[in-house]
Amino acid sequence: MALSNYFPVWDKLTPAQQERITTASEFRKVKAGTVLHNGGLDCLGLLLIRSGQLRAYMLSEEGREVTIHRLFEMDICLFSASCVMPNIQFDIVIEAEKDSELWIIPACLYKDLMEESLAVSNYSHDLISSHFSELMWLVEQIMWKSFDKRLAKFLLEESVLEETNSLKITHEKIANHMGTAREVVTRMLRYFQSEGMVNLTRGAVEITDEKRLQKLQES
Amino acid sequence: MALSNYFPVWDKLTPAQQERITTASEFRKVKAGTVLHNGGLDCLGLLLIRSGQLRAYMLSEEGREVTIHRLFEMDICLFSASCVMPNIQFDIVIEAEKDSELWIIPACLYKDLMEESLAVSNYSHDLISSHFSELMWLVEQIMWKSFDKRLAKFLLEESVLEETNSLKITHEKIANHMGTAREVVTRMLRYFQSEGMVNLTRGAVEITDEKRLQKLQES
DNA sequence: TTCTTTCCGTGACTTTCTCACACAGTGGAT
DNA sequence: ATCCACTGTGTGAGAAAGTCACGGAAAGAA
Repeated sequence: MALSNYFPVWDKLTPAQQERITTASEFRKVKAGTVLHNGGLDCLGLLLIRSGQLRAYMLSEEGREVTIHRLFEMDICLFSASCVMPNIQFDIVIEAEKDSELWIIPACLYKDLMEESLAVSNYSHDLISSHFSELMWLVEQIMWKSFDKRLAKFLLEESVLEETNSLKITHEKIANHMGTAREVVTRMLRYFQSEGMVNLTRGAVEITDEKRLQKLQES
Repeated sequence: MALSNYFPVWDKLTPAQQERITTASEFRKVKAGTVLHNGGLDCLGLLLIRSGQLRAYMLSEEGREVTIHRLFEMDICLFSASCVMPNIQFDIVIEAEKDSELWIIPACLYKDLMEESLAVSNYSHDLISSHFSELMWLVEQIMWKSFDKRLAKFLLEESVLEETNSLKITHEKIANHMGTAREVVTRMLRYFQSEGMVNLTRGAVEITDEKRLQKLQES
C-alpha cells in the first residue's frame, strides 16, 4: 500500500501537492525500541504510520515518564514536528513500541501545505484538538482517580490492544506508562493478585478476573 | 473599541465575512462570578474578551476544580464551543473572575468561517496548539513538582497579575485553582508564614519575601 | 558453573490527601 | 449591643501514594 492510502485528505490535494509529498517523504522501517524523536532538539518531521505501534511520552528532568499518546496504523504524529506544534518547550519522546513501518514527511513541507490547503489545516486542527481532549482526560485521571482504578484500566486496555490476557510487560514499563514509581505498581499488582484478579510471573501479568477489574476501573 | 479591533485575523477576512461576524455577534457585560459556560451541555459560542478576566477550569465528578486556562483582554475562548473543540466529553466551566466585557460569536458561524478561511483555520490551529502546550505544562507541574514549589509559583504569578503583593484570595480559591484540598493550602501557607515568606490574614495573603519564593519555585 | 543483568519484593519514611471537627472573624437581624 | 448564620481558617488522625535503600530471585551470557 502506498503513501496516498495513508495520508489523510489525500484526495483533497492538488496533483502538484500530492507529488511534492511523495517525492519529499521518506519511508522507513524501525525496530521496537527505536527512539524516533527526542525532545525539542530535532525537527524530524511528521510520522505517518503504515504498520506497528509507537508511543509518545513526556520526560521529566529526573528521567520519569508518562505516556501522552499511542500511535497505530494510519495515525499521524505531529509531536515530532515542532514547526507544526509550536510553543512546545518540554521533552516529548517518540519511541517504537513494536517493529514499525512509517513515512517521514518533512515538517516544513507540511507547514507549507497547511498554509495552502484548507483541508490540511482543518485536518490538523481536528487532530490537535483531539490530542487536547486526550490530554484533558489524562489530567482528569491523574488528579482524581485513585491508582488502583487507573492500573485496572491500563491492564484492561493493554489486553484489548494485545488481544490476550497474558500481557508481556514488566512492572517498570507499566510505571513508565502511568508516570509513577515501579514499587507502587509492584505493590498494587500484588494486591490484585492476592484478590485473584491477576496472576504474576516474571515479566508478565495475566488477567484472571476481567470482570472484577472492569468493576474496579469504573467505580 | 469595536469588535474588529479584537477579532484575530480580521483584515484577512472578506468584507462579507466581516459583516456576518458583526451582525451575528452579541456584546455582553458580566459581573465577576458569572458562569458563562458549564459543561458539554450548551454550545454558547466563542468568547472574545474586550476587558476583564475569565477562568476556564475542569470540574471533577466530586466537584473538585483545576484551572486550565485564564483569559484576558484580546483573548479568545474556544472551550465554550464544542463544535470547534470537538471530542470534549468532560466538564469545562468558564467563569468571570472579574467584571468583564465580551463578545459572543456563535459557534456555528465560526465553524463555517474555519471551513472557508485559511487564516481562521490556521489561527485556530495555533490557538489550540498553544492550549495543548499549556496543558502539557500543567501535567508536568502536577506530576513532577512538589506542592511547595507549585504554591510559590502560583502566588508569584497572581501577584504579577494583580500588580500587588497583597493578594485578596482565600485558601479555598487557591486550592480550586491548583486542584487540591483547602487544608493542604492552609498548611503550606502557614509554613511559608513561619519562614517569613508571607503574611496571612483572613481572606488575604501578603507576599513579604518575593525573592525566597522565587528561589523556592525554581528549585 | 559462575557472573551479570534484569526484574521483583519489601520495610521505613515523607509527602500529600481525606475526614472530622472546632473555632474565629464578619455582617446582618433583632 | 447581642445573637446568629456564614464564611474562612486551624488542626489532629489516618489513608494513599511516592521515595529511598536495600536484598534477592530469575534469565541469559561467559
